[in-house]
Amino acid sequence: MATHAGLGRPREFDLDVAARDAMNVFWDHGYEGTSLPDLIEGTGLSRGSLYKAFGDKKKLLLAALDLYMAEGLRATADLLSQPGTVKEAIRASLLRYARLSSGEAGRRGCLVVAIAVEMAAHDPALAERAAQMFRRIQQLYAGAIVRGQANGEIAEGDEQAMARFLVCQIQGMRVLGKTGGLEADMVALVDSAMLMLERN
Amino acid sequence: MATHAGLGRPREFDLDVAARDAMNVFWDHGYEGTSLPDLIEGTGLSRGSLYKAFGDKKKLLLAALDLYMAEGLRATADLLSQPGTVKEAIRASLLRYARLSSGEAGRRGCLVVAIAVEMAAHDPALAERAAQMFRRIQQLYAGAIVRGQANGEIAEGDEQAMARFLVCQIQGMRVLGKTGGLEADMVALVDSAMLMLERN
DNA sequence: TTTTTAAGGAACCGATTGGTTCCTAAATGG
DNA sequence: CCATTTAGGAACCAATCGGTTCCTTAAAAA
Repeated sequence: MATHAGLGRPREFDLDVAARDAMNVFWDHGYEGTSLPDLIEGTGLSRGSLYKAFGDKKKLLLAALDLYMAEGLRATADLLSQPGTVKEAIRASLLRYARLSSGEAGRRGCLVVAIAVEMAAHDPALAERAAQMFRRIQQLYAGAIVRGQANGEIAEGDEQAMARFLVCQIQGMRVLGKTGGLEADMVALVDSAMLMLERN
Repeated sequence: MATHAGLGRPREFDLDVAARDAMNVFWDHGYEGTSLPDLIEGTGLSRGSLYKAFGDKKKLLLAALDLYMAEGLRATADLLSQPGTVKEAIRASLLRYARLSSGEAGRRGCLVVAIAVEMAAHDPALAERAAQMFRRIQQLYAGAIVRGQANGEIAEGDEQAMARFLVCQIQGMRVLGKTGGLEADMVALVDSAMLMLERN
């Protein structure tokens, strides 16, 4: 039960674990495609416990989304801060997305993309959440690009525009990967994108 | 009633018009998010007429998808075959996607992307349909790139890889556009992508 | 006229939807 | 002991789901 601050019977399940279980259900079936029984089966919790803990289905999605985004951002931030050249670090992080956009992982796709595509047009709060995710990834890459420009690895230019370009390429790979392509094809896309950072 | 080949009472509605109406409904609400009453309201047809004409909900989606893809391919093919330099034609077609990925149109998104993201993982037939669309767009760009390379406008290189890169960029813009960005930002992405074709 | 096909409304199917409200049992702190 | 909080099952809600079948009316070809 981990942390327990208050009075009364402590929660017998971990909120993060429950949110993660729900995340996997939403990931595989989308929001509309996920029913309450699906979530009950996925989390192992009862209807009552789920609603008491998260409020409603959409709040549960938000919790799942926050978890997903935090982990994705951490993974990219970690790879971008690896020792070695900045270009190698950027390439490594893009190759991670290439792997995530290939085969079975590619077919599963990205939860943020799925929710953005399904819900953003009708739910401003979710649209803002997705936009926030895209902005934050962009900031991570922009920071790396600035470091690369400082030591002469990366061509001069608007680092935000360059980072935005990489984010666009990543989301494109996520979409193309939904039909289950080969990792080699995705790696080729990464190589193309990396050319943008090269000195001329 | 346009064309009418057979015996008996002719159909009183146009199959293409009905498919197009259904297309708009699926476009706005996805597949799971679209109910039969939604389709009835959107097409103005009765339950019986819809099922008699298209079979079932998924076949109707396929008809709508085919219509959408045919129009999209035609629009891109037209722009790519405009007089002028090949690079200008490619840029013009990419700018069309930039426009379609901005503001209200961007928020609405792309039906192929929406269906690919929502359904591809669980429906091989729809996955293949989406993959086919991506391949065909790639072929259009590959053809233009070959022409550009022949007259020295475009740098040498694997035209399929370069075309695939453009397709990836397009799908990325479609995703980013779901949160409703500025057209200027999308145009900047087009400019970045165009650099890939420049002579070095 | 007869045959064939479609229109389109109606009614119905069993199942499920998201959501809410109870209840009793149980576990904690005061 | 007592107040508080949660667990988790149960029951229920009105609404809707995708899908099917039936019917009468109607239009066109044979």
